[in-house]
Amino acid sequence: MPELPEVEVVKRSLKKEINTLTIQKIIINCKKLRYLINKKQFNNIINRKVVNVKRRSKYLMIELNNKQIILVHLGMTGKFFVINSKNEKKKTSFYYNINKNDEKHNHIIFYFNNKIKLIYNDVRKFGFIKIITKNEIKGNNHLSLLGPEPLSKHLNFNYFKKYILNRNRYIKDILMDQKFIAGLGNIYVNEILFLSKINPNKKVIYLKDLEIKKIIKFTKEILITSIRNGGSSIKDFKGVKGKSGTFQQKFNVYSKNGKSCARNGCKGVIRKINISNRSTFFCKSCQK
DNA sequence: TTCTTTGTTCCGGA
DNA sequence: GTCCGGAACAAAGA
Repeated sequence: MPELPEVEVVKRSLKKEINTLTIQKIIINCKKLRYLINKKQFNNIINRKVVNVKRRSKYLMIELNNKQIILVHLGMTGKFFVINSKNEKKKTSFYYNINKNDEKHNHIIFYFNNKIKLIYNDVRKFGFIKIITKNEIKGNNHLSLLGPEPLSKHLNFNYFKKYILNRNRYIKDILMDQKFIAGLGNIYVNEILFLSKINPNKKVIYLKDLEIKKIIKFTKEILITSIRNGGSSIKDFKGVKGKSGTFQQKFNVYSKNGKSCARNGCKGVIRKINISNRSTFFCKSCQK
């Protein structure tokens, strides 16, 4: 699933492929993704030029030269393909492959100058694409309530400690709360708590200072590592035509229920439980 | 047919 | 008013 690192990789990829290009035509193949599609909005961005591509949390922001922004959330299965001028299909991140059945789920196609095409593909249709203006960012309910970026200096010990003060929530639940930290999803939160040796079912009031520091450290580490892995695998996309990549994300606990714990010297078994209606994987032996 | 997956939103109860 | 936890929702594949 696209979480922060995957979205960051898509951002870098898009920036490389479509920055400075002008939108010439947009084909829309479906009525709705997460929300009903407003075709009028899309007509308004014809002949506009891409001036930057940014990321905030798990949102992509493709900035255009008239202060309009294509705001994208990939949901569960959203992905972008780029068709280059040689008609070669390239993916924009490592977390998915190019498949034969893609055609069926190509929902929106942007045609740029230089014969470049950008395809938005989404099997589950939980993602969305909206056109907003720069002025609307502050009032946008997707963006305005987000907490700090985990890789920024704003995620630090003092912020963490202050936020959890007088709160009575599970650490797993609060880490996934986008108002607390923006961009962490189920997979990475499971991994962060494993690396930090903390039981996801622990209430935040019982966290020791050292444990808070560990969570922050491993959050930043795993995100940076994942971005780097994704970034390096992008090289493999060059010249690839309809061929799937080989990158496989390595998880310690996510979806490993029943498997033995990956930690050196630990003889525990990974268990699956439910916290806040999300599958939660952890080792009872080493996550206290 | 039912279950699973996700981020987000909403609602009841405390 | 605020916080917390649970449920609902979207679509489609197994």
